[in-house]
Amino acid sequence: MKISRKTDYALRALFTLVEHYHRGPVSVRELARRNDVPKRFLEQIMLEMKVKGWVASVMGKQGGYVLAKSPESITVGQVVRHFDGVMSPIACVSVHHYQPCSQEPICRFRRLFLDVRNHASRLLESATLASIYQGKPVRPEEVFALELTGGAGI
Amino acid sequence: MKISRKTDYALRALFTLVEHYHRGPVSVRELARRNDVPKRFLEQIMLEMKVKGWVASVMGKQGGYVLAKSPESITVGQVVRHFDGVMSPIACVSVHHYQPCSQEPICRFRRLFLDVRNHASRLLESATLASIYQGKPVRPEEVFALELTGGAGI
DNA sequence: GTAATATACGACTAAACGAATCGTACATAA
DNA sequence: TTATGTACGATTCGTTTAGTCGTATATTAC
Repeated sequence: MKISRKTDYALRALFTLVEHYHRGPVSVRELARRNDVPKRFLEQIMLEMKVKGWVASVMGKQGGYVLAKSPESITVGQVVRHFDGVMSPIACVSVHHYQPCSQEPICRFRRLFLDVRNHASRLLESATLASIYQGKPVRPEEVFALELTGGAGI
Repeated sequence: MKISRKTDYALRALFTLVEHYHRGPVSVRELARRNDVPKRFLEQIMLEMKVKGWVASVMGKQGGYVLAKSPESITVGQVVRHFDGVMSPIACVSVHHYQPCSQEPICRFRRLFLDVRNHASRLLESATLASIYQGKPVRPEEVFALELTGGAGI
């Protein structure tokens, strides 16, 4: 159920670019420093995002990366799906990576994972860089709130 | 965001045991055959579930496994958490596997993944073997419903 | 008693994946 | 012309996943 570090790093860099939107390019060196990401690794990631059309590069000295689309038009879901591929907890409920399973006709728990996927999908696809950028940071207590209200946490 | 095959296989076996609840032990051979799972692999899994107290074994000829608790008292969340460990999409929003991250004070997207975790957690923890056993299988169209309603699927 | 059928338990392995790292070529502004 | 950038492919390395295998032990039917 985890997202990869690539997704994490990509999102960190994207939000820095949102911060600098329309204020010139930011170098990978700077993106890496500010977000605590290995520089050479981030190079790869930025390149992938360029191919995706989310960012554009400015070459040469004083160069770097800029956001190529408005923060309203890039969703977190798109980023997660690109770097992590499957977002479904199980392949038999995936739209883009569907794989048939011999147990489908009798499977008891498929619906549950379908619900989990639908919820996650809706949340991530409706979150744009712009909408998330506006939000407030999470307070430490919030992470443990579920446990306090009777849930088992996770 | 995927669950492991171990979790998948464990759940398949558990639901077969629900079906045979109070009707004698089912051998690993039979559990493997009916659920299309490698037999030697399932042996390991059943052993783990025995340690967890979810199933009990009956040794010798005519032996096998039985459910050790009522289907109402075992949740899918417990099974997922045991075999997959982390259910949080990112470790900084995990209760049981929390790991601090240098970006927490400024992180923009942490809340989003916290929401995803909370939703998944609530769904999985409130699903018991009994409640899921009662449900109907998923119709094929349902898997693609999100796409049709404008979501990107996943 | 013994053969057949079970679970119990530890060790081992092959392939895939994640998370980088490295070398080097090319671009451009100061 | 040099310092500072991106571009791109190849390689490495540790971990995890998804098993397999050997062997010991327990129980029952005959």
